[in-house]
Amino acid sequence: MLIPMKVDYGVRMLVYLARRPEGSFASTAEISSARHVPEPYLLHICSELQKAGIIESRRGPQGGHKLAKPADLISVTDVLNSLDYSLAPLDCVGDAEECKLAGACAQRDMWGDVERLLLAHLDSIKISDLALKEDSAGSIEPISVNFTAIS
Amino acid sequence: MLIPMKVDYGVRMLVYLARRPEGSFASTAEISSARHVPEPYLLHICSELQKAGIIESRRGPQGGHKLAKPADLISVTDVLNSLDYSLAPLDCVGDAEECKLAGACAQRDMWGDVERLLLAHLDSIKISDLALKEDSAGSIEPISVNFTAIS
DNA sequence: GATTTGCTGACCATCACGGTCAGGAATTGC
DNA sequence: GCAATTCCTGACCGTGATGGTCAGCAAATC
Repeated sequence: MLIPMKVDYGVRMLVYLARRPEGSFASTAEISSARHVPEPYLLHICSELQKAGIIESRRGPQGGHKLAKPADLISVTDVLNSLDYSLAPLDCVGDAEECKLAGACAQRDMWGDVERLLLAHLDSIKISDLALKEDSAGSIEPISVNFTAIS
Repeated sequence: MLIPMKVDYGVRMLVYLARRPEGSFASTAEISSARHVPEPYLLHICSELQKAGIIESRRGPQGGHKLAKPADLISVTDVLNSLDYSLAPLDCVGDAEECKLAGACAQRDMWGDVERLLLAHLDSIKISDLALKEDSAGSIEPISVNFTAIS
């Protein structure tokens, strides 16, 4: 698996937040049931996204989470960086010491390029793009659907 | 880690074969010590690459492995496909049934695009390119170096 | 002060990955 | 035919990341 679930979950949540009335807080319970993310796990994700300054959280009644900045300023790469610390395709790409072949290895650059390519591409995709896509896809409104049959 | 070691090892080996006198067979022992790939592991990799028609193997004395086709006809994607079966970034990308959100999920396409982008990029890189790069990099000849200090 | 909600850290099971090993099957040379 | 060499195959294994849970605490609201 190339992309950790955590990242997918994170994106899912952010898209959900982006489509909600601006400024309103959504509880983890709500997000979790709407986007099929296990709630206790979502909690951790929220915590990390909040530390990264991507979402803003508030405790207590009527608390929850909301985007900390406009959805078009949050890229998928941002999410990736906040949730997945080791994108480096191979150990030796991140850590030069790790490379036994020193200069004699042709593919180090290649894997590095791959990484950059990926990040650049994902950086061009903003949460707002995804939210818009879901809106216009005439997508089913996932809220208030009966979930008991699932999972 | 984005790219499994297995794939890196595979590429390493193929580049090594590409730089050897054409048509000659190299034993796993030789490749393994030259490119720092654990020999028993390399054995498996060879087996898979051979099944995929990328290398040709022969048993017995003077046996070993060689490229089954010109190095400029072998792309990194070929190696990837032969060695790594699950490149799909997420389960739901490969297996539609897996996706609980059905049409309501904006990022399925995105992850699919990522996959295609990656494969397309790696498909443009041929083993011959890497071999050439190593040649011209004035790279240290890794053969006959004292390896006892390593590992 | 009770309720709601998020925060944190500990914990856990599973699985892919990187790696090893041993026995068998070809091939070659004598 | 025999021995040596080398690949082939399948079984096995330890470790670590991943996906996920849980419980107890902290804040905010009413």
